[in-house]
Amino acid sequence: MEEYFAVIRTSRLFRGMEPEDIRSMLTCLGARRAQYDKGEYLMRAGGKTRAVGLVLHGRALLIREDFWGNRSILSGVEPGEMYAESFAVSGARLAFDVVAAEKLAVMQMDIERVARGCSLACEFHARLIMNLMEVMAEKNLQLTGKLTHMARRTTREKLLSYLSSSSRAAGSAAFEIPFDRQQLADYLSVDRSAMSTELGKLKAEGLVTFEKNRFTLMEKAHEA
Amino acid sequence: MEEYFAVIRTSRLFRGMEPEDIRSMLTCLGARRAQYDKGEYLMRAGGKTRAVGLVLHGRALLIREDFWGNRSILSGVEPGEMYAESFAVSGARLAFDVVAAEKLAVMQMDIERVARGCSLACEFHARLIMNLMEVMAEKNLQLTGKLTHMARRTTREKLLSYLSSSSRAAGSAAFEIPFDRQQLADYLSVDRSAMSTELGKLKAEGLVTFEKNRFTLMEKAHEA
DNA sequence: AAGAATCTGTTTGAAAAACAACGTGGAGGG
DNA sequence: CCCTCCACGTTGTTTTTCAAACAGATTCTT
Repeated sequence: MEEYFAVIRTSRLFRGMEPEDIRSMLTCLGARRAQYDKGEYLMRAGGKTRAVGLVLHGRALLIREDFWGNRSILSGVEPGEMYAESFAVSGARLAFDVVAAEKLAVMQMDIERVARGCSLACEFHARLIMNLMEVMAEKNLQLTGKLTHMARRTTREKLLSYLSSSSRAAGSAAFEIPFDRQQLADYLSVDRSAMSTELGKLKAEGLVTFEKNRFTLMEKAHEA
Repeated sequence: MEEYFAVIRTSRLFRGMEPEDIRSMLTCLGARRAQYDKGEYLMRAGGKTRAVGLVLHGRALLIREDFWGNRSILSGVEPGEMYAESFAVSGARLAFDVVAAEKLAVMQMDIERVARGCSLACEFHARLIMNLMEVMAEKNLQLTGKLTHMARRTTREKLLSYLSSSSRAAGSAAFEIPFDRQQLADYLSVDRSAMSTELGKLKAEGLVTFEKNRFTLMEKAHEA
């Protein structure tokens, strides 16, 4: 494990913990290492797991296959990121396969030991638990946010929802977004050109001004 | 608090704990009760909170207002359900207002004390933490599932995604869905009549058969 | 600085979805 | 048994999205 300690130390899960504390935690958690070759399956959809995984090296893919066999890649898991934690915690059946995209090293921890605290009642455990909950909470907020935009029917409404919420997050009517046009279109799940057209209309109507990634929402003065 | 103990006891957060254990936990958590009249605000969008709330009686609404003042109700919180837990855990600014829909009684617990364990290191704390994580994990899975359907561009694809995943969840090509047509349309955020038409096409193409809420996915035999 | 690649905004015809209005049949109540 | 209500499907119209292509602007490379 020592080989990838740098990854572990900088991971979201162990954030705020000292190296020596992390080392003692690892044994306390019964963390074990596993390796996979490209294309090997770590987990199968439909199965259950009690293990929280952390990618140490390489990249894992989350792949879903529908009833008719159409495959789609849900996301990639990079070093330092966790996978399958929601399934481990809830005990639900996996909704996707986890596959090694390349030579892969992971660390697995039993969710029971993460959540229950070790017999030593080590004080770092509370920190670890809080970290895990934070990760889940943040993912939750991200998903919720995205969902509120995507629930809108038209591209225009999705845009307004997204921009409005970005403005709120920035605490200002003027703000920058972390996407270029194509990425924004992908994020909102709309067509780029249609979105571009819609942005043009919004600008013409005086609801928004923008320049590259910098947007400013305008108070609707009064109707024409 | 005793007045609403039945609600607390059957809530998801305290699931699997004995009444006497719950009682000792409550003091251990520094749980406090609050009451609100209809229309009163419990929390404001943009603020922060370290408190996890649990509705004891009445109903709370999560309300979002966009930059131009358009209001929308995100959801209602019923007795026994938690609210704002993701914000309390992550420390992020609230993305919505929480308002009493009617006369409301809630219980608030400090997230630190929930996650950190009390000085007594009571053994039920691990259970509580696991329960809280389970709730978040399940919500996470729900959101992820819904998002994968909604990310599809067309009504047809949304339907296929939803049905496929329902089939997997049921472990069978035949299954029932918990929605009527209007509810399904709302869930997938599409027009009901258009969805109905699309269902008709899918049936005509032999991909799906259905009768009311009972659906069966069909192996695509061979192309015509 | 020239050239290549990328990003962005436009346009267009074709496809799809949304919308609105209506018809049907079944469930439940009087 | 009749009536009403509601879920569901159908149809025709309007609106939006999609896909492809193109040009101007910007950035990166050589």
